Amino acid sequence: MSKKIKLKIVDTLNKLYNSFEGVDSLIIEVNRTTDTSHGDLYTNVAMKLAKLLKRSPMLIAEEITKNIGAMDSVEKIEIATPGYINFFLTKSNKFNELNRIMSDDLIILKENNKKNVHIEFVSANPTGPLHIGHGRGMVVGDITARFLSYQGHSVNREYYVNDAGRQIDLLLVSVLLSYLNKEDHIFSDEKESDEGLLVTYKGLYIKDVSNIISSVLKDIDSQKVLSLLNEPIDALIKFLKKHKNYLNIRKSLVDVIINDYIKEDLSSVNISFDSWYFESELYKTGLLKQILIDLDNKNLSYKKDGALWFKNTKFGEEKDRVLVKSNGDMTYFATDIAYHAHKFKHYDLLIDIWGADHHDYAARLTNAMKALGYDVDNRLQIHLIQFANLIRGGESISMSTRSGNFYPLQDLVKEIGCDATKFFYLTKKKEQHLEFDVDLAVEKNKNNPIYYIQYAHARIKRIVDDLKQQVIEKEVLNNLNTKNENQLIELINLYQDTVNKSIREIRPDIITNYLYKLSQVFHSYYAETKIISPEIKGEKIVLIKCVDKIILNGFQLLDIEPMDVM
RNA sequence: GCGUCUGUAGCUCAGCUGGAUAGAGCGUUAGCUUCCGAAGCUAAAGGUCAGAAGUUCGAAUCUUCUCAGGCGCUCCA
Repeated sequence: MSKKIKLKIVDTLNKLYNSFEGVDSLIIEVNRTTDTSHGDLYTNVAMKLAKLLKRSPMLIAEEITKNIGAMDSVEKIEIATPGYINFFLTKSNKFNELNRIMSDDLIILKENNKKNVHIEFVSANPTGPLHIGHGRGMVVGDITARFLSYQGHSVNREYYVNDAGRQIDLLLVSVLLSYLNKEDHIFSDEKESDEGLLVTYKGLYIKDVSNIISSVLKDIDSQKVLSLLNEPIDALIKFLKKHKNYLNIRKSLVDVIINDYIKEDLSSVNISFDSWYFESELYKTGLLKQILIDLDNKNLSYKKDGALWFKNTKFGEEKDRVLVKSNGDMTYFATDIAYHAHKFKHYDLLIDIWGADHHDYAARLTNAMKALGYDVDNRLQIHLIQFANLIRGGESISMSTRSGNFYPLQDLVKEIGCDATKFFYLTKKKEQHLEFDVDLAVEKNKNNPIYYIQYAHARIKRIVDDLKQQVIEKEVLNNLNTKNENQLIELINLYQDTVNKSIREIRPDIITNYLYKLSQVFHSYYAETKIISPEIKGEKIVLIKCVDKIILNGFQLLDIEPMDVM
């Protein structure tokens, strides 16, 4: 509708002010009003013209209004100080939208330029169950993938598994200690001091893991292991790495963590991945080596203090960064460069969903990929997700994996349910810090937004079911005229644009907020108006069915299950 | 110190491609059940949009600076 009006305005301006310079390059805006007393749509074009024409905006507005001619669906046009032109749309135009939605005719705008998109998210180290610290990135990553595919892109969700780094060795040591009933052992060089950080993993799941892979662990010489316990931890790791079955042991361990823990956690929130890429592949295929050679060829690395460094300062950054440590180990940076090179080969667009604490690292990686000749400006997006602070009983819940003192994701899901978990993580845009009130999410009252929306659906469902057998009077939508009815109609008319904005900008919070607002007006309407009355008014049924349709559609887009009965 | 995100009602947040009187929910206060689910509804009070300057006919929105908070500035992951 706003497009039609825009065209009309352009015509009118051409007719009236053709001779003035700059008029044809003017950007015509037709937007929704914030107040229904100003009509439905307005344009500020008269105010913009005032300067070019050197005349008062009110006079220009008047002139445009006189010359614009009649339009379908526009009931009247008004002007208002200091120069707004307000368009009032006809009721029937708005009712058309109700009918359109009832006939399942929502249009999700597809992207013309369809891409092969790779999205990497979660990618937590496979060292234990996922916890609430992973929750937000996981849910946001999943919704990002969904929204991109709604846009028409082909999307591959991948979990990058760090199965070759030091953390896995530490996990192996932890599991081995448990196998030997030495789970409380602390190595002499474990840093326990400052922030209570431990090096080995102490969670309760370690015992279970050691049981599951005991047949593999028994191949390790336990006498030798015990004899190394009083040495620094690296002596033991060195010994393990020399074991002839080291790679197989490591693989069994990682497989257990992924299959028995991480995949379970993911399925508890109905999230799944299309592919799993293992860091160890980068070693096996030689990709990692090749990247280091490439960097060297481009003169982007150098040796210092026994380590290999990337010339990050060349890109305006503060300091250079290590690629290969002096002990020969790769840093995450090096493997990530290789991994991204791999992704660039197979996909048009790469998206990484990372915690906001990685923003510095994001710049570093972007620099490196750019230096290697990849078009990072158009093909690499790193979405940084701000932290979520989970609060229960007025206190923050901590989330460290290593100490074992963490709050598993599955506990949260058990506590508040899969849908509430998702919904709460999606209510804020990603750059906003999120206060996640766990107590609120389990409440069964209007304070809890997800509950409130579900409740609206349940109420409508009940009415519709009750009416199944009854004869309903023919719909005359024109009878809808109360304040709440008008508000619902306005909101319904906004839904199509809301959805498209939400999907285009990858902003699920726009939908969650909309649904909440819609439910609010519905509950108000419900309390005020009796839908089922002796002579049943069909138009009211159409109205609430339409509300329900939108709730169900919004839930579907967000992958949330509606509850018919609360 | 540098980088980055944030700052809107007591609390949690919308609004940000500049537009008309800055909006919700919670909390507070006062009301509402012969009737489709009161797990609800209605209403009131509550604001220097962190501060300052600038651009503009017009700024919560754009620019610059200042202040405050989160996060990051490891051969950590």
